[in-house]
Amino acid sequence: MAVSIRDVATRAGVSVGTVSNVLNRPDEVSAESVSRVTQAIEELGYVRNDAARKLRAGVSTTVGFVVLDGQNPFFNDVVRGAEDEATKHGIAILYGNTDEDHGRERLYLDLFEEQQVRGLLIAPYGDVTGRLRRLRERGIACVLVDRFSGDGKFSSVSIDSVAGGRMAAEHLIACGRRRIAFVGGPFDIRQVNDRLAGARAAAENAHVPVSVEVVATEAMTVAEGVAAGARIISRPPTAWPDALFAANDLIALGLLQSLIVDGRMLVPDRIAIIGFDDIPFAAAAAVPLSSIRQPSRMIGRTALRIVLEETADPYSIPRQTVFPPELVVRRSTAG
Amino acid sequence: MAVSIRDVATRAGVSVGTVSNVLNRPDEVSAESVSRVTQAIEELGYVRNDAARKLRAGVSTTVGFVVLDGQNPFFNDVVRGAEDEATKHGIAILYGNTDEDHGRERLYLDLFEEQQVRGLLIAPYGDVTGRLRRLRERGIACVLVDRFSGDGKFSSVSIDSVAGGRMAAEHLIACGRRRIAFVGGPFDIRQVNDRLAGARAAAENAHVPVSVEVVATEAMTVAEGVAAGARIISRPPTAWPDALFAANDLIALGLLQSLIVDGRMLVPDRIAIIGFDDIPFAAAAAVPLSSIRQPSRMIGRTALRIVLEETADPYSIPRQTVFPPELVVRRSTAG
DNA sequence: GAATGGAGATGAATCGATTCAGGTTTGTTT
DNA sequence: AAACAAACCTGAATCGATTCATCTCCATTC
Repeated sequence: MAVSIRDVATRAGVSVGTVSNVLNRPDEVSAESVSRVTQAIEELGYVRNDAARKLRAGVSTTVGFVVLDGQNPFFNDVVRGAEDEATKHGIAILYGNTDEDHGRERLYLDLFEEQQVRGLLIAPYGDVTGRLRRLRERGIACVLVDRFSGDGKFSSVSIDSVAGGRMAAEHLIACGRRRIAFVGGPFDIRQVNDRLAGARAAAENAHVPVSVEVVATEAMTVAEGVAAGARIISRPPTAWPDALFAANDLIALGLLQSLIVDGRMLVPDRIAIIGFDDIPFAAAAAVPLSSIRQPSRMIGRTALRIVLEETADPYSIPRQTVFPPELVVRRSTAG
Repeated sequence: MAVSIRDVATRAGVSVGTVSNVLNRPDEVSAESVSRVTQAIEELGYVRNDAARKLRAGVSTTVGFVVLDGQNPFFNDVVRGAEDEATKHGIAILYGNTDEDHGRERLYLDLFEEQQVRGLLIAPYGDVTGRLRRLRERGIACVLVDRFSGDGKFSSVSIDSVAGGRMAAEHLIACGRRRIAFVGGPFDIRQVNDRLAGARAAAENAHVPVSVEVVATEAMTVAEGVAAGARIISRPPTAWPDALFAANDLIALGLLQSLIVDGRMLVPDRIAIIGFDDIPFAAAAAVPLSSIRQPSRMIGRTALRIVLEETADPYSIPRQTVFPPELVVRRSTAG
């Protein structure tokens, strides 16, 4: 039914080996053959069967990307960066969104292993080092995205989350805030811990007394942000914090929506808010949101490049790529 | 190197055929064999080679999804819906984001054809019917997403865009607005035309005179929305429209940002805005955005289900699935 | 006890691209 | 004209899972 390399060979009057060579190393074939094969391919509408190619040559043309939260524009940007680099190499991306669910994370790792992806990019939710080690044993390079590899066993591309947390808190303190609430969770997400740790460090190093309390959320979503905000303003006003540092922008946007009392927006006069990631919607919020920017596309692009390099060289050693975060000040922390 | 079905067979003391049967039709194999094979698989850590399977059996376990705009939360939700259905069937999604670029769209179609995906979901940008027809000839079912198939040649899953456009305009008119500007583009995107057509129909059927002008954008992005908004308020105030109907929520959010004069927000008092899609961020906007909601997850889930059904039955006939849009009123059209 | 049938197991052939040892042609050198 | 090298081609073997025609047992029937 489908047109195979054999049909092309017959049509062009050459052997299958030659057709394969035209496809893969055209410079070792005479110009004559190249043009005849090319024409035959054209006429027959031949498309290479990637399954056969993968089976025989062992080279895969797909890379898996397992993402923590597909609804988060930050990750969309990271994926976009990875795509840019992937298409440059004729590689397609197998996409999996775990939505902060261990089951889904395992599922996708299984699925991508069967698919024998060339490499794997992952923004992990649970502890997956065991699984990743196994994938690597099978020749699938793994790169952690948006997450520093603590033990240095895998390459990673991320920003310095602790520094980001510090910058956020320092900014709040510089704005005159003294009672900071960190809103985020769950705390088995590494970045959440790091950002909080950075904030605490900033508070300790401040030359004024600054408190940092934690308001835990179940997930990093707008809805959880709304809920956390409601809990906060249900306290007597004297117990309100004067600044909120949200673990990501989605939470921050949620907080913003609930920080309205008697039709009056508490932000930024009464309470300042700063988020994390600087997603495109942060600037469009009810009160434009200050945030810690990550170079998201660059993270994706770099991660994909590294994964390809590592599959090309099995003796490469894991490396940690860390980009600096950047403070973006908008109205939500004015004053 | 890798563990193959042959190794499993040896270990379990059975033939390769039996191992394959255990994997694919366990009920035709004795319980004895099943358990021995299962154990061998466990011990050896065997993982099925999908390339070989695909080559021989001709069944693919991936479905391609080509998306118009990966930065648009609407599409993220659609993808999420498709994912849900896909994982249920052990299928992985090859993801491609065209970002409203013809070249990228063609690229992904080529890539996915080589990959021999089982089926293809596509929110098309350009005219791809030729390419899709060809894919179908090769046994790859194609389903249009967020886009009605005009000629009925392909199955599609979408909402009634014309009705959505009508609802939006009728709502604006009911709010007392008479000078509507439709902001969107490019007009080779079918949905844009439909939404505008719906709005025009509503204007004509109104029992009061209503004008509909078009402010064209180059893309459906926040940035283009900002630019369009700036163009609008640069007119003398008497030439301002009193309502804006944005072709999608991203544009609407952009418009919102630029509709501020002398620190005063023109929305909704001076100018009303309604968007389209009802993305999660619409509710969190500076002025919460009225919008026309699409059942995005359901669209994705349905599309994937249809594509699987069609690959199972080569004689299935294309069907158009159309969901109703839903008006969501928020503050941006108050008064 | 021979015949029949059913349940299960076997293993060679197969899918299509790649690889590579060996073959052919052409051109150059002595 | 023989020898040799370079440039190209050829086609069988191969990757690993699936398929299916055959075969082996064993129980049942007459």
